[in-house]
Amino acid sequence: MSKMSSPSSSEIEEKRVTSIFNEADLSTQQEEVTKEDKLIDAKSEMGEVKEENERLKMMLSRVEKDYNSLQLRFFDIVNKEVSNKGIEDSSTPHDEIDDEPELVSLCLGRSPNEHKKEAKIDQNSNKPKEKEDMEVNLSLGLDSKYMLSMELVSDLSPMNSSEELPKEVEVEEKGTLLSSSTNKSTKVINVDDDISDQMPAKRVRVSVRAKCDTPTMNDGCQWRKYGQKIAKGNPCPRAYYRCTVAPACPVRKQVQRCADDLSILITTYEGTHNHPLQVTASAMAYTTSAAASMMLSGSSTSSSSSHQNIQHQNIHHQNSTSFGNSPTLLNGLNFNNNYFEQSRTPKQQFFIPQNHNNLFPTITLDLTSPSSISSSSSNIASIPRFPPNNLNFCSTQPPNFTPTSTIWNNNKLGLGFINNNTLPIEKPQIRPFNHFQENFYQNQNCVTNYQTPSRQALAETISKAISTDPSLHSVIAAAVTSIVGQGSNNGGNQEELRDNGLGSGLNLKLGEYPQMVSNNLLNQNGKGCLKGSYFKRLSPTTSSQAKNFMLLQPSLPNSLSKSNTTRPPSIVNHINHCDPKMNTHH
DNA sequence: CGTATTTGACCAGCGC
DNA sequence: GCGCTGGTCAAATACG
Repeated sequence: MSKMSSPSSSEIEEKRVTSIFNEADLSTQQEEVTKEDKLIDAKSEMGEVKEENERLKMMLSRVEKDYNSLQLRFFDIVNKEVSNKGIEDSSTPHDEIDDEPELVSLCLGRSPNEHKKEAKIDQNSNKPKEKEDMEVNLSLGLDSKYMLSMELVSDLSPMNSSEELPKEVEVEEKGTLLSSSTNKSTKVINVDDDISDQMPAKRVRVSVRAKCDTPTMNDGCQWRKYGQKIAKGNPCPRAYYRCTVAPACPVRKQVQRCADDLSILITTYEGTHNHPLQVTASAMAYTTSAAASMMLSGSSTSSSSSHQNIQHQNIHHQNSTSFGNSPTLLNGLNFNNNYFEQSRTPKQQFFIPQNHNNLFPTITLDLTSPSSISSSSSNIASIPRFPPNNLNFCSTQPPNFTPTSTIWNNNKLGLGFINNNTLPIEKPQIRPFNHFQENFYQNQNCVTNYQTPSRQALAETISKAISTDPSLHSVIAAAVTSIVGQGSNNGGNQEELRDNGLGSGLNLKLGEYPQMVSNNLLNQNGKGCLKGSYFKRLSPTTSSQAKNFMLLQPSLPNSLSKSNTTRPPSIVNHINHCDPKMNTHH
């Protein structure tokens, strides 16, 4: 009995052990449970984090979109100031437009007189102009079906209301309703009609000064040379080009070396493209338009006064060779800051023509001056360090490159581009990233003797510029936007492009760009970088641009282009200034 | 052979 | 009216 009542120590020990084991089991079970709980918690936490991540992403995209909209509003405000002045000057511009056939005018960029002259000529001819216009309109309309919807602009820019929007809407309608060519919506607002009606004397030229070792700047358009002359005051001949993207495009440009600095190429643009622009051309269009807008905004009533208004400002003598008569603006990329700070900035950098033979007011954007780096608006400063070909920075504007649309749309100048040009004519040219790479290669290849900023520096500069300067020069903004938008569009489809918006450009993916090609194709054959690496991959029209790109060489004095194809352009240009043959013209 | 460039001629605007 | 200048035309030429 005692045995029964008193368990042996071993039993006790056993029980103890079992109890301990049980406890251990319990504890392990509990541990497992807690682990599972933790796992579940962790999973749920991860899920939450993921959700938060998504939310943050959404927020980020929202912020980006807000940024875009703000930017667009900024553009609109600037633009509206300009256009309002234009409207004040004009009496009833739209009435006259309404009198025109409900078609696209072929006379973009020309004066009203020219326009009427043409009309008379057409009346005499058998072919009614209306019919011609209809054809052009049709073609433009077809092009426009690839154009960016302007809704984005109007949505993002509430300030852009009644007076401004109709054009955009009409342009958009043009694309959609074109099939019924008799529809009134086929009447595309003729920007230049507006221009010429309102300010026939205000056809503005924009001259771009840039260090460029190539014969012409690659501005993305296709040009055909139609003349060359020795202009007074500059031994270097001036070459005349006309845009050949569209047969009737009135846009002209003049290209001339600066006599003071032969490495500087002065390109003067005049007229309005009557066709959609390729993405590669939009930035220059935007740049020149902004410059011209600025200039006209400085002139309230008349062309002559436009010069006077600026004339009181601090003027540097500089333009002796800038097409002789051009008012010139040094540190040109600062011009917008000057524009916005005219009243308080002590030192202005506008430049006025020395003589007034020039029929058209001209504004010069100087992309050559490094001094702008130290200027108060130094956010823009890095640009001049770019190879001049970087004027092609537009190369890959996203389809929603709305600033162009907005500003061009309101452009009342005789210079600029029709607003429905934010997408390339040819769909294949919507190549978000690779295209950019190509352009980047091109830019790097074509100009080798320029200090090229590191990618990071480039990214930093651009980001800083955008983020720190609210009054950032619209031109640079557009340019940066175009680059940046492209970067963010890497691999994205069309929908993403639109959804991302402009500001997504801040996701500057410069770091993803492949290493810049160090071997300079130009050095190999003088043409390689263009025809080999870049233009060959573009449309046929663009490849012909490549030829233009190279063939200004004969227009330089002492042209050795044909015998110098193996020589680096930098060398060629600096020894090509004494050919008597080239000076025989005139 | 088609296209682009070259270049002399021509025209228009302006100043004297 | 004349000359100068900027701008354009168009035949000749070059090029691919």
